[in-house]
Amino acid sequence: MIFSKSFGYAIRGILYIAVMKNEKQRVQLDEMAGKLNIPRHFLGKIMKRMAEEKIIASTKGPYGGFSLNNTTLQTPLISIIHLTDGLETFNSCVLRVRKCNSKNPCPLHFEIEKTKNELMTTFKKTTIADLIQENKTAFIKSIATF
Amino acid sequence: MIFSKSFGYAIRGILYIAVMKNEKQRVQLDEMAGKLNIPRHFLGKIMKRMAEEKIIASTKGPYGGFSLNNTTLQTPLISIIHLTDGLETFNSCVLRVRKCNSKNPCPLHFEIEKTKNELMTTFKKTTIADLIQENKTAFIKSIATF
DNA sequence: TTTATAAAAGACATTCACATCTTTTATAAA
DNA sequence: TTTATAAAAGATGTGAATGTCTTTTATAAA
Repeated sequence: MIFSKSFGYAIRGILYIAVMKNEKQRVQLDEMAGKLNIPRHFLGKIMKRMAEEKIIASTKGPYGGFSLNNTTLQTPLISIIHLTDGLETFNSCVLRVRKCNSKNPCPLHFEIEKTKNELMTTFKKTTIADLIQENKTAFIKSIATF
Repeated sequence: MIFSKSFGYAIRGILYIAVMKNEKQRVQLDEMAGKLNIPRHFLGKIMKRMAEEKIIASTKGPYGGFSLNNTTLQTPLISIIHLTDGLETFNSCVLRVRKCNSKNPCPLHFEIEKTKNELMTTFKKTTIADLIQENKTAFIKSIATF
C-alpha cells in the first residue's frame, strides 16, 4: 500500500485544522475524527505525536484542541512520513535483499531506485501549504471520506 | 514498504529456479529456502500459489520440486504483484480518501498518480527474463540475503 | 476553588502479514 | 506394491498496525 493509514490520517488531520483556522482557533479531536471519518483515539495518538514533534500545537482543557503552529504550513510531507512510516520506506530493497545497494544491486534495484528517488524528492519539496487550495468546500470534501 | 515481503520472496524464488535450470531440472523448496534465506513454509505457500496460477510448474514426490514452465520467463512482474499484493497498490489513495479520483482528487492525487503510473508501467513491461543477467555467480549473490 | 472540557496515557481487542509445525497427498524408483 | 521424497494442506503462533475503551492530567471559565 506504499504508505500506512497513519500517514493519510495525519495529513488529513493537519489539513482539516488548516482549513478550519479562520472559523475557530482550535479544533477538537471529536470533531476532526467525526468529519474525517477516522477512528477517534487512533487519530488522537497520531495528533499527539505530531504535537510532540512540534509539527502542530495542542492544548488541553476547555477551549483546547489542536491548532497549527508557526511552522506547520512549511512542514514538508517527508517529516510526516518520517513520523508515521519511517524513512526506510524509501531505502529498503523491494526484493528484500539485505545488502542491496548500487555496488551490489538486486535485479530490480535500478528500476525502482529512480521511482523511489522521485517519490522522496516530491515528499521533500511538497509542504502542507502546497496541499491547500482556495476552494475550501471542495477541499474539505476532498479530504473527508464521505 | 511499497511492496510486501511475499513479493520479494516470490521473485527471488523464481529467479533462483531460473538460475539453476542448467544444473538441475527441478529445485526443491528446502534448497531454495535455505539458499535464499526465506522461511521455508512461507516460501512454499507463495510458490504453490504461483504454480496454481501457472506462473511456474511444480511436481510432487521424489525428483519433484519447482521448475519454470514455457511462459515463466515472459511473465511480467505485475502478474506477481497481482498475486502477492493485489493491484490496489497502484490504485488506492495515499490519503485514504475513499472516493479519490481525477474528478474528485485528494490534495496529493496528482503528485502521487505520476509515480504510481511509472511504477505500474515498469512492472508491466519488465519480465522475469529481464531480471536475469549473464553472470550467474554474481546474480545468485545478488538475490540471496547473505 | 470548583467544575467542565479536552488531550494524554494506558490497557486491551482485532486484524493481517509473516512465520512455524504437523499431517496428508502425489509420485518416481526400486 | 512398497518406500522414500517432495509438495500441498492445514493448524497454530507471533508481531506490528490498527482500532476501542477507560482513566488520568491539564486548563479555562465561572
